[in-house]
Amino acid sequence: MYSFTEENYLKTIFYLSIGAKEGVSTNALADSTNTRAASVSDMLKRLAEKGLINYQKYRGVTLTEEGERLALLVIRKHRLWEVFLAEKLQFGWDEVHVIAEELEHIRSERLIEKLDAFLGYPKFDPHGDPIPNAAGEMPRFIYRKLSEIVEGTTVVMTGVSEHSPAFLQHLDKAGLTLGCQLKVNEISDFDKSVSVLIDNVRTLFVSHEVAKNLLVK
Amino acid sequence: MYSFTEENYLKTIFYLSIGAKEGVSTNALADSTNTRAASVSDMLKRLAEKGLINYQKYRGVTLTEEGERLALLVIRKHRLWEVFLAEKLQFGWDEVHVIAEELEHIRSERLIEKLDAFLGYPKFDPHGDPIPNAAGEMPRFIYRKLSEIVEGTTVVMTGVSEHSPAFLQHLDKAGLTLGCQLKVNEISDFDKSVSVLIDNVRTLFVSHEVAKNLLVK
DNA sequence: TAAAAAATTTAGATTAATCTAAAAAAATTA
DNA sequence: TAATTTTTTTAGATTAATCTAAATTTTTTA
Ligand SMILES: [Mn+2]
Ligand SMILES: [Mn+2]
Ligand SMILES: [Mn+2]
Ligand SMILES: [Mn+2]
Repeated sequence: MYSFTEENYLKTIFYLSIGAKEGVSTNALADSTNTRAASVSDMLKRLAEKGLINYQKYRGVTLTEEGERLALLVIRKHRLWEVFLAEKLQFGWDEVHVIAEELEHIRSERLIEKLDAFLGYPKFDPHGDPIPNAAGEMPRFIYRKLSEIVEGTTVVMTGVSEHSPAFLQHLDKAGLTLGCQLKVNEISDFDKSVSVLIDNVRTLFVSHEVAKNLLVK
Repeated sequence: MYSFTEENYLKTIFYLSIGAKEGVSTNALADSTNTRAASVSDMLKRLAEKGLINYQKYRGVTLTEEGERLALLVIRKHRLWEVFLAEKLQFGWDEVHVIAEELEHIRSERLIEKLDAFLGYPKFDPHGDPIPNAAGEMPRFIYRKLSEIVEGTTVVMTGVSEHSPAFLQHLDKAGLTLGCQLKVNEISDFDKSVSVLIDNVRTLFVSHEVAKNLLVK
């Protein structure tokens, strides 16, 4: 059994590793976990001893196979609880993350498998992120950002790359929800803002800042 | 915010206080929490400083009003989660307790109020125990034990005073569930076992040991 | 490439929660 | 009531997770 803290480190290392070719740095971890570099160094020693990370002093870390499996199981729990909170308890997608941060550490395999069944084996969480399976495997979808779509193209909103409540609430106000159809009418030369036709009904201007964080396919 | 450990102490003091006229003893707490008396002494000092218990050295403890309110809020969460596990996830009543021991510490008032609504504001948990309200108030029902019912009387099974999986599984095998009607046919002079007519259909012999732990009204 | 800057680790503390062993207080018994 | 036993508290350690300050290593810059 691993502590909440250890589980959180694994998860953080997993996320910081995405798309990185080097190991994750001590400072990056200190930032993400709101601790000091010295505390991170300490913890890395312990995680390395337990065989969950590959660690050489001053070099940065990567997860071992076992470490990644565990990280993905925590992420699985996190995302399944987010689905539960959003679909069954009617929480907004801007509210589910903080609560799931606690629920993800509940240790019962049976619980999570039954929850999965109760939710109808969802494949994605409320933010469009894929849910790893019980073996700790997760499909990797490669979506484009709305900001990269050329004029005239029609796409579907499949996810967000920014999960802050402020951003999600902004999308709520704009009426942008997962699954909606977006036709890119025009991209402004001036500020790169995007004029999109939503579900063939109404037109909306989306700032470049927002467009960068909208994932589409 | 209180730690899991502190919350567990409050809950344990609450349970050990029921029906006691003296304060709860250090040793009783050490037994219930699987720690040593020295550790309990330590913790009691801290809880007293925080105004959650009334504590004088060598005297034993009682909860303050605030301590009792907090204990009941933890119990509220525990019991609501038990209902969720049993009713929504199809866990047996012998399985829900251990999982609820973890879930009861999730800190989100909104979560628990939404869970309550989702479950249809249940008044009792899967073991027949009443669920405290959001203010930390709990109705106290006084039920009798099946072992105290006189021959010829018909009663309804409303709860259990023993919550071990072994006991609950035993009741499952015997087909004894909450709400079933029990007519006491005869009490054996020899071993105090009770012959009961269940739901007017079949007769069952219940040992005194079991009868003592069945609550009825 | 040597000096300066940045990143990382080590040293030494701190805090919550626990422990064992010893001391002290309360309760029981003779 | 005095001696004995039981209960409880204190003293002093330990462990996980954290911190600040200092030392060390790596990276960048001049
Ligand atoms: Mn999340
Ligand atoms: Mn999510
Ligand atoms: Mn329970
Ligand atoms: Mn219960």
